[in-house]
Amino acid sequence: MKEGPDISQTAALVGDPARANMLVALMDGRALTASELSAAAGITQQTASSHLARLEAGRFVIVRKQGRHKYFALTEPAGELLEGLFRFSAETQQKRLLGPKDPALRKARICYDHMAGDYGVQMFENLKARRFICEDGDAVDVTPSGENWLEGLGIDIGGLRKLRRPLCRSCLDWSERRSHLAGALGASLLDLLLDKGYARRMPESRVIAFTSTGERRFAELFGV
Amino acid sequence: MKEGPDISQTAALVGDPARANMLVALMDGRALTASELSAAAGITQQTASSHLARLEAGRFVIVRKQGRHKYFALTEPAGELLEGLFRFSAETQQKRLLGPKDPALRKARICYDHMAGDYGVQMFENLKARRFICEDGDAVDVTPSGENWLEGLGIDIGGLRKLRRPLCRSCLDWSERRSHLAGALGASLLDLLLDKGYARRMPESRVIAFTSTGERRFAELFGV
DNA sequence: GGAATGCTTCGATTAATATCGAACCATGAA
DNA sequence: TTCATGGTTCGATATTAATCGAAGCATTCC
Repeated sequence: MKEGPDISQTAALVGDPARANMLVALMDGRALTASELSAAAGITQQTASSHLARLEAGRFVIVRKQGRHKYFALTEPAGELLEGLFRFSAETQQKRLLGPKDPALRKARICYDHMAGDYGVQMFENLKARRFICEDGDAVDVTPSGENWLEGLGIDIGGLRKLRRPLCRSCLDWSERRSHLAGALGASLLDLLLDKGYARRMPESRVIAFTSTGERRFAELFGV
Repeated sequence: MKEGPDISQTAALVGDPARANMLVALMDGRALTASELSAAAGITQQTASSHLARLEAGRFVIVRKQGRHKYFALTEPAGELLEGLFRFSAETQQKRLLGPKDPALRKARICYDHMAGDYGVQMFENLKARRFICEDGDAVDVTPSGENWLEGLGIDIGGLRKLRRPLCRSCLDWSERRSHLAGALGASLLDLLLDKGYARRMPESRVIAFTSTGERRFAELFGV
């Protein structure tokens, strides 16, 4: 019914987390390739391709072809719009943009649907050290022994493998500057911690607060 | 995944057409009830209720309860954000809006319940030039002589003033980049044109099509 | 000429959510 | 009281669109 430009269409483009992640990745002004952007968003190339086509159609990005690469860069108006979105979101979600100053946030916090912060990194490195997961370049996978161990915790690796979503993914932790575990397994591990009552989400925040027994159990499971 | 405020969540709130329509309806600064907003968005009350709860949680609107009504108003940051979205969308969708694709739409179209486009702007400016309405900042009102003239057309200004809805409101026309007349009077004038058979709505479109006699009458009434 | 890399298209599946009907609650009016 | 109105909650449905696997194009490297 309304007149004027269709703002809902515009907003919907940013409203998808995958696209938003790609846009944020472009916010430093550099031009990135489609592959780099798909990695930044944690999606496959073919999914990213379709997203990027829509972002281009919506004039969020401009494309430059160079050899067999395609470089995407934010347009000027898109940058301004994203700034505005950050400003609004920072106000309404009262989160600081320049990194978690709150020690609780640095310790353990939600990153989309898995755990980030010190504990997230610790868990990831512990799993790697015990060879329950192995990292090969960008790819991360669960080893047979890891599958055993995780199923002992009640995580159905076979079931998770059937999902469209990648089982394992490494995610650069903003506060720790090291990677933590994302993907279906990352989400499942967080669910496990919450389900068992070892930790709980604090309302109106991304902080994950551990109980005292939760701290102990976490140290037993993933401690150095 | 990156840290900082979650802009995709924010954008997703505006990304739904129903919610966007409600937000746009609130952009003139008035507070509207849930029912009015559901009508503006063309959805049922129960659907609107759930949308409005989410908009409130996202700090897009603030609520004031008054009797059995609930009045919703845009927050200041939300207004700024929507402005930015309009600006971006106007720039990027300019081709579609200003292109010769659909001249009929640019000539005269429905804007919720009143007329926008070239004819809408023309009517508004004609009424102002003849001092039938006067504009004082944001406020628009009918003058005594305007009241006389409009009642001669069969529009009951006294009755319209009793409505809770503002009698006159100016609405920025996105194709003309000038204002046209909204509010109860704007709606009544459109009704008049349709009732008299001067024009009719085209199905499945916002286009208002004038008959040949309607064109003539419109020029007599509001021509330069 | 292959072979490898970067990206796209197509089809199918799945997860998310917008939507409405019906019932319900709260307030104000008769 | 009873009725009417405005708003919410719940459950079920349906549509959207995000996603991936597989296959295909295009370019560059060997």
